[in-house]
Amino acid sequence: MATGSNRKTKQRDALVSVLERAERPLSVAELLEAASKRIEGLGVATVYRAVGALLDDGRIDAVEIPGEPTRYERSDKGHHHHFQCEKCDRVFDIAGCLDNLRKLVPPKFRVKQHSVMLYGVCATCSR
Amino acid sequence: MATGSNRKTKQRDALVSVLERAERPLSVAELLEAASKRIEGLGVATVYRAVGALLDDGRIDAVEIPGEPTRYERSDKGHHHHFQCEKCDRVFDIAGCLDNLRKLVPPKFRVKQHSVMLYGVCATCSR
DNA sequence: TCGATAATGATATCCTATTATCAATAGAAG
DNA sequence: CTTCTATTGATAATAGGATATCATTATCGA
Repeated sequence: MATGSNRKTKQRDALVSVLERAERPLSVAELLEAASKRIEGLGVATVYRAVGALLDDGRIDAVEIPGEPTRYERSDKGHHHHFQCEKCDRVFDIAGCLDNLRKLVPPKFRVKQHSVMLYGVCATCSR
Repeated sequence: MATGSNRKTKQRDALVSVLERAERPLSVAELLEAASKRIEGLGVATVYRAVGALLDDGRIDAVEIPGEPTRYERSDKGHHHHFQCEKCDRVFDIAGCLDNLRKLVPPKFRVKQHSVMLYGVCATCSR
């Protein structure tokens, strides 16, 4: 809500940069770890604050998975879905989507959005 | 783990009955409310215990949705997915499934299971 | 009908992601 | 360089679902 200013800080820059470059959705813990390599002593609260602001600005989207901490990813990727590896717990983007999902729904049900989660073992952990 | 006995109680009977007859996945709160109509003073702990036991026995399955309490449903329904109404929060079964999901995944990724969640407004709330 | 003990219900506790608090720090305007 | 105050970081507090505890109750075999 605060329309206050928006000072440029190294921690925010680092976090934005990590999110921009990320090739998969990252949790707060992952963000903290990644950005900590550049920012000595980065705190969790700062990560949560930055994530909150970026969500408000619509620059990132939340990827929610049952029983898992929320992941975040750039919002400019277009419609897609996700895959979670049961070994390393990482979440990956899956391009494409079956849009014929709608026809599964009974009449009178209005579908506004959907999410598809795939679970299995990722390429790295398959080796 | 306990291989202990398994006494027949009215609360368990009521809960099993509610789950058997349910036409959609029910949360612990919904189970409690439904079964309370028959069992005076039914407690939450009992519902959790019954649900736990039924899960162990494989008689029911958990339906997990991000940010929502887990729902439970009979495990003999066959593969299907779910729809949640944004008005009443209820979850409904959606028959059928797009099995071509697998082909969306990059090579070397092994898909073991998937879940599809549809969100929108149910028939009742559409009126 | 008794007795051993599983099951129940009320409630305290845990868990874990997220938010709030507050003193210390550091952008940035002048 | 100073000053103002947004931002930070450490940590306490919150929230909500699920589990543990324990005295009381009720099931069921003898």
